[in-house]
Amino acid sequence: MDRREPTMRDVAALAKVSTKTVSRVINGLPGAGAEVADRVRAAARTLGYRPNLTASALRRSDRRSATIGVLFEDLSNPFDAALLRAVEDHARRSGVLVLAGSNEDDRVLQRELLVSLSARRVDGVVVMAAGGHQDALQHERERGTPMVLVDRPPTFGDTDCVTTTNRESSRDAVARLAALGHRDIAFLGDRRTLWTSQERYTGYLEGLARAGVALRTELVHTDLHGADLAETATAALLDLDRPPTALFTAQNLVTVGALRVLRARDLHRRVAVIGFDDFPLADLLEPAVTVVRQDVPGIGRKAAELILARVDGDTSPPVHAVVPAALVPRGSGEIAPS
Amino acid sequence: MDRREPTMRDVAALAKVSTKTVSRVINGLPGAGAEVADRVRAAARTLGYRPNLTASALRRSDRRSATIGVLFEDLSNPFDAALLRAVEDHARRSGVLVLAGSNEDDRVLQRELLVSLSARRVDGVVVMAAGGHQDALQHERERGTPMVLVDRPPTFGDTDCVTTTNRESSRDAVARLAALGHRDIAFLGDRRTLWTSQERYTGYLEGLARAGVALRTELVHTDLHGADLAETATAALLDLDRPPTALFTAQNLVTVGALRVLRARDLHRRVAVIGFDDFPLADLLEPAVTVVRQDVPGIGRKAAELILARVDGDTSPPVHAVVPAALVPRGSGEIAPS
DNA sequence: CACTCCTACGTCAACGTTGACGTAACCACT
DNA sequence: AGTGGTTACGTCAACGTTGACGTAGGAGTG
Repeated sequence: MDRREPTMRDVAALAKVSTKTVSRVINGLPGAGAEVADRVRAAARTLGYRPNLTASALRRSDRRSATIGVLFEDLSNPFDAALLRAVEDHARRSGVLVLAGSNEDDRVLQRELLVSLSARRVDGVVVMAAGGHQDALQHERERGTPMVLVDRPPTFGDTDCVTTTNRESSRDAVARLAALGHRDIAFLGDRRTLWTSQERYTGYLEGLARAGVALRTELVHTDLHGADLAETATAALLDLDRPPTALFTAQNLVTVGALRVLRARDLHRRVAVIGFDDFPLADLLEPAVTVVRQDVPGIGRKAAELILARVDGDTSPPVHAVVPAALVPRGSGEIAPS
Repeated sequence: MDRREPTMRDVAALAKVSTKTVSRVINGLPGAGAEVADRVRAAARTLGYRPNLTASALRRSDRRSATIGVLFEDLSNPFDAALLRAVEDHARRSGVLVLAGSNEDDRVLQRELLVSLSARRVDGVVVMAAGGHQDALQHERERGTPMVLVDRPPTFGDTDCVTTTNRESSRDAVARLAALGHRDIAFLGDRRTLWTSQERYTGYLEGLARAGVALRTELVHTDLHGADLAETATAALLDLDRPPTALFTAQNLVTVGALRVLRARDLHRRVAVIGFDDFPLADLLEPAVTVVRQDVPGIGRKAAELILARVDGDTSPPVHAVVPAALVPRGSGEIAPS
């Protein structure tokens, strides 16, 4: 039942060698004869020996745990989940496992999780920074922990990050709506503390400006955290005397909330919608939803590459990688103003 | 830059006490005077000391790493992601972190990940077993590793598991379709090696039998792994001389594939569909999709409770918890045969 | 044949922490 | 004053592993 795990000492005793020799065989280091090595392997097999990576990491000079931390906002969000999966895939190929946590965009929780990860001596962390001050992140970074930020850049220096073309893609999406003749294009955005929200809003402004469309501030709603708030905001927009003929929804849950209201009012075929972030089934809705799609696997891969390289000792200057997003026209963004 | 992490010894030296006293203060154990404790805490703070949990786990008698492993099929699948999040939430409350991995329903990969987790001395694992033989899982379990299976039960004994009412809910869903007058109800299922698929198929048979509807074997398609295969199967079904008037799609991706084809053929308002597993936006489609919804947070919570209890030494008999699923009528399942 | 070099091992201590146990100082009773 | 108990520390070794270094024996060299 609760017998002790076999250790190197047990293997060594059975194979009648020293623990050091077992260590050599297990790690494939030279200095062990073929016959002895076979004996050691056989002994390890019969005992069901498994090396203890934590003890090993404690003693080794490089002190690697072959574990990285991933700290995202909400692992149940499809975007975060896909990103985690991408990071995990690449890490695994290097024998690195992933300790995952959700910070719920809460800085206190983020700090606690960071401490927990650090106590487990992860080799590095990939973080989707919670909004607001990033002092805990900065502090951790300054302690020397390899770190890569994803989705949002750091507010401090000397740290890699991977983001997408928030501003440019938003600008293009809005310009596209304007090119169809829309002059009343609403912006619905997530919390303003989020860098992505700010960027997408800036892109919206640029898109309007480029098309020579005047900004109507009453068509701008921000701080819509979650689909419910987005619904309220959309309803308010539609109740205006001069309601928008197109919506640019700058986050996936916001898009969903807006669609729900449009549908409830039977306006989903008349009001154009382009959403930032793709979501499953966007293609099955009527009309199918035009979105700006981020290259999530690409972002995850880049983030994994960066963190693994840093853990491996890469000390080149910090990188801000930008993985391009693409507009996916499906119908809702191609509705002309009535 | 890459200065050494401060250790207890450093703190002890600064506070002019022994490391043991530092240990006592850090762990809140009695036997340290108030003044000394303050000195130690101050020293720890100035040095930025962080306890090394892996060294601690190595020495402690209980040898806990306060880390559990989660091994699901695909962390980018919304179902798996939601489950991970639920487990993570509950684990965190006990100070336990989650090492996550995707086994891709591949037994070799599953075994490798299991070894990786075990090498990191996780206290227990929550596993969504890959199809086929579970010998690696069984082996790990027999070594004494606390284990909870989710979604699918073990094929071996003495192991907790958490599943949902696959059979009963499928039976009820099919019976519901039959009650509407459907006599040609198709079954589209995932890989037959999966226990859930088998259970749902059995439920389908029971539902038909209960309603006195004869089984038409040509309406049964299984081994549909992924939306693409589901599309092909759905197309084949609709091409039959006597096509089904209702579909029971036994997995979320299968549901999506079927919907795609129905929509392409403009049959989505005429052919009834009930899907097993809810998915985001099911309510926004036209018609909205009737589904059997699993209580994912409930399953995750139960699994977390079980594994944490086992890790804590609970040796009561193994539990097979069944978290009920609920039918969510939204429209597509309420279409009567034409 | 003495010398060096190499290979295949072994010995020992240390990684950062804590359990077991020791001890000095102090208090409260006889 | 002697006894017993408690409190607040310290000392030492060990958890499982590996780096540094030591050594015995054989092969190769001049």
